[in-house]
Amino acid sequence: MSIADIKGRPCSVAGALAVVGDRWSLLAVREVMFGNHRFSDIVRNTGAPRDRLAARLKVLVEAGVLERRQYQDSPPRWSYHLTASGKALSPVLEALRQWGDEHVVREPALTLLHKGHEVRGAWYCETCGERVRGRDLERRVNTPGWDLAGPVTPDG
Amino acid sequence: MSIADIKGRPCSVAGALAVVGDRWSLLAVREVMFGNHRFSDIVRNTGAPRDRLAARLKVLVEAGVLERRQYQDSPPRWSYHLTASGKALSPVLEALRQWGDEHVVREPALTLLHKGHEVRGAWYCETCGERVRGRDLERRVNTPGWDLAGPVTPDG
DNA sequence: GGTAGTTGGTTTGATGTGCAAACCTAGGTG
DNA sequence: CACCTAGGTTTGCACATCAAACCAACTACC
Repeated sequence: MSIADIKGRPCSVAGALAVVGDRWSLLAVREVMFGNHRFSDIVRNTGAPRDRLAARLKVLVEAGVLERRQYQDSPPRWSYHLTASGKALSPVLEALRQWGDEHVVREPALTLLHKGHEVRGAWYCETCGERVRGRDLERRVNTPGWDLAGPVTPDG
Repeated sequence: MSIADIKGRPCSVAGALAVVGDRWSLLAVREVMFGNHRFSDIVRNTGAPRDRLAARLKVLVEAGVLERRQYQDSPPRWSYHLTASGKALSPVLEALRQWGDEHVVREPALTLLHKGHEVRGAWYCETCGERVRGRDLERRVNTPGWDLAGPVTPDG
């Protein structure tokens, strides 16, 4: 995918959402991450309609998020596995899970344990080692013709 | 929103996606986070159709993610602002941006500066201070009738 | 050896959602 | 008086989504 295909502001968030920004993709990735690799399991655990899930899995395989492996010859059967790109979605799911726990659903349905204790993740800057807070952030727009406010008009 | 409204696995990720898991919501939140508070600005910068955006903004206001403020009396004009819940979506957007930069769009369209230097965020555990890695994580399902593999059948 | 079940989908037909473009309201501007 | 701005809503059409049925190629049971 090229940055030119993005409508509106050229932005990696929009690019990411073009791949996984629909109703079922991230839930499918969640299930594969949980170890459920087969079509019927993913259908049952996400609640997605079978045709929708089939279509989304195809897109995710084409986008390199999932990999389809044949695990049986006759009749042919396939299972779905995470690629490196799919595994890299883990922070996205974790951020969504944490936000959902705190702002949508009251009681957490899943507890994440990190080496035995409950994890509450925080975003840290690897360069300086400090916790990243909103007020310390500054955004620099690298695409010509745009700034934070929107498209720059030539006669601006 | 209650956990019972979720189809498929009861999970905060699904709850979060029920609120912001559509094509435009997160892009709208991104724009408000960038300081673009007005309807036309959000329309232009996201590329969303006006009616879709109007509908999504209404949902986001009802869900407590955005707040609608009147900034002018006649004619009445409103602007959109982040609530605490909306501000808490920042890690979700950051995770998506980083994944998009690394796995979808090659050249980052936006650079995030943290106190002057470029930030590459990493997820750390606040309890033990260590970086959270996938292999150190364990998941515990708290909802009765479900485990990682799916719904638990009574007959084992 | 016939019937039912499993698995990984595809097809079907009704319904819902998404889209671009036009329109509306209420005022301001030249 | 015509046009512009801002924040939407309406319209008409296309496409996506859904649940349920169907299908193909096996396997298991009786």
